[in-house]
Amino acid sequence: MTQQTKEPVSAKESIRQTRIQKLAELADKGINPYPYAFDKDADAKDLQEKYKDLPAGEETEDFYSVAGRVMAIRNSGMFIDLMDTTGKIQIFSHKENMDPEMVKTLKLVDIGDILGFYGSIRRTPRGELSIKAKNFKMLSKSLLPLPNKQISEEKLEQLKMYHTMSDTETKYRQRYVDLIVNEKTRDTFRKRSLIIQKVREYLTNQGFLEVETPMLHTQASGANARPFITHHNALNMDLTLRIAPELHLKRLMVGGLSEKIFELSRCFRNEGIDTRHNPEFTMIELYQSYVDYNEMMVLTENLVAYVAQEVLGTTKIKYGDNDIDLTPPWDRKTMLGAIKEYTGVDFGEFFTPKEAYDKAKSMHVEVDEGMNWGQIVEAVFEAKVEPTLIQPVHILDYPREISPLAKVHRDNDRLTERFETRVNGWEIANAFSELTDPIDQRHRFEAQALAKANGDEEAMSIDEDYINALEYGLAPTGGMGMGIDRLVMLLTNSPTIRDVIAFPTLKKVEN
RNA sequence: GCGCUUGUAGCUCAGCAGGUAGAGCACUCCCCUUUUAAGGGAUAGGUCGCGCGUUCGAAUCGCGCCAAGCGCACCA
Repeated sequence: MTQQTKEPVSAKESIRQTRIQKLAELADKGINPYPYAFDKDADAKDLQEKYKDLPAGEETEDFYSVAGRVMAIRNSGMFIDLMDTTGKIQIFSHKENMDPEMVKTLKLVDIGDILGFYGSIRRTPRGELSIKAKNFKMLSKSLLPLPNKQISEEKLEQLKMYHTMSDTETKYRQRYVDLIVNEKTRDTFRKRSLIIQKVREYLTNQGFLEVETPMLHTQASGANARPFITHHNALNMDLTLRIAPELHLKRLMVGGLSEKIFELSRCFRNEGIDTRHNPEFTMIELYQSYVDYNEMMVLTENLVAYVAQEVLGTTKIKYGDNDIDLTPPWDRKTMLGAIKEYTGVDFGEFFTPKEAYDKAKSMHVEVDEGMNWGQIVEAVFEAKVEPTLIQPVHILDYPREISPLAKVHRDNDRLTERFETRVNGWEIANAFSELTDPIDQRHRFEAQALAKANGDEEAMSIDEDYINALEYGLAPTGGMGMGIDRLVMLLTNSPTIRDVIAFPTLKKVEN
């Protein structure tokens, strides 16, 4: 290769060039660095388990082929740590055990390469289970350097970590590198998958039918949020990405598809981004005929407890500094009761927004003049009560004005039969005795439409077709929605939602 | 959208009363092969996020921009 003089070449690029050179050297040996398949017959974890009693220094005649990524090379290639998706196994590649040509080829191996090894099981005098390599096959040549292991003051624990990469931007933009390098990241996303699997399993076992409804809506509804707007060319019409699947799911309930349905749904809300919010997120919504919100509380608790037990083996979890006990039954407090409990003020005694507003003001809660009674109550709750709610608790009986899809409370027409479940202070579930009365639903929509006309960008508008569906008759129905990302955060002790979404939304970077 | 903080080698970081950059590991080469976060030796690697300004001189000071983190607002 011609040496281009003195243009500054980054270390990264020079490493890349070196490795591209090695591709050529491999080609000279007739080796394809990107072959089609490899016949592996063992995983690192299975071997570690199977030979856990093999004493240090012992050799066997048991041959296996393993494959994985080179994570460390020690002693000039004599010891290689190979990592597959189950774990790690050491390769012992002494030159006496391999043919000379293999030994030469081994010199072309870099950390990061994916290799297949064939050899016998032994445990080194040091006690490390190893594959005593007879030969190996290059399965994919890596051209870029991995983030390197650090020198460390923290000894033993550190020995298990090959590399580190803590730069958050790289973590999220190049998740593939984060995954290669950080066991915690791999663990989190494996748990995420398992959590979703267990949610599905629990509901399916309970007789729920999994359904799919549109993500492209002609009208955003089912929640209070601003939507993303897109355009369909052939139909020449704007569509919104769904902010919630709620109204479509209840249409299916009207149809009587099943007494129990659920959908795991990606939703999109055009709102701010922070440690608990990503513009696209995953929620589950479920509906069950002939039950009310009381049944939904039990279901919520049992579902979460089941998932925790299956995934973590316990319902007592630790999140940050908090010990959280997810064992059912969970606490229940009415919203007005909780406010009274924490502040001594009973907002149920105020019958006009003005009274509620004045009281909230005197309690130093930020409220606006235009707010209705329900909004003020909610603001007071969020300011005075919510931050203290660490253990799981269902907050019951939300004000009617802020719950346009929930049935009026059977004992108090200012309230609805709605609860939100708080864990670690976060809303993780929201559920109602679903509003099934088409006349009332129209009134609620009209109130929302009025708020929207008065500048509330997140208020709902009237969905005529949905009312039409309700007019055919919706059986008494309990419904519940749960934020899957937050559930995953909770069960994986993740401090930010970005740690549980593989590719969180980030700004595009212009080269 | 607002405020605060951060951005130096592949990674983790130091340098910042202004004098054109350092460390460890990684990389390259040599020695060493049942030695294991190996060891010994020698190299190489940087538009100091981007731009403008102040200055004889800017990684360092000022302004603007970009990106990220955290907080606030909005929301799940």
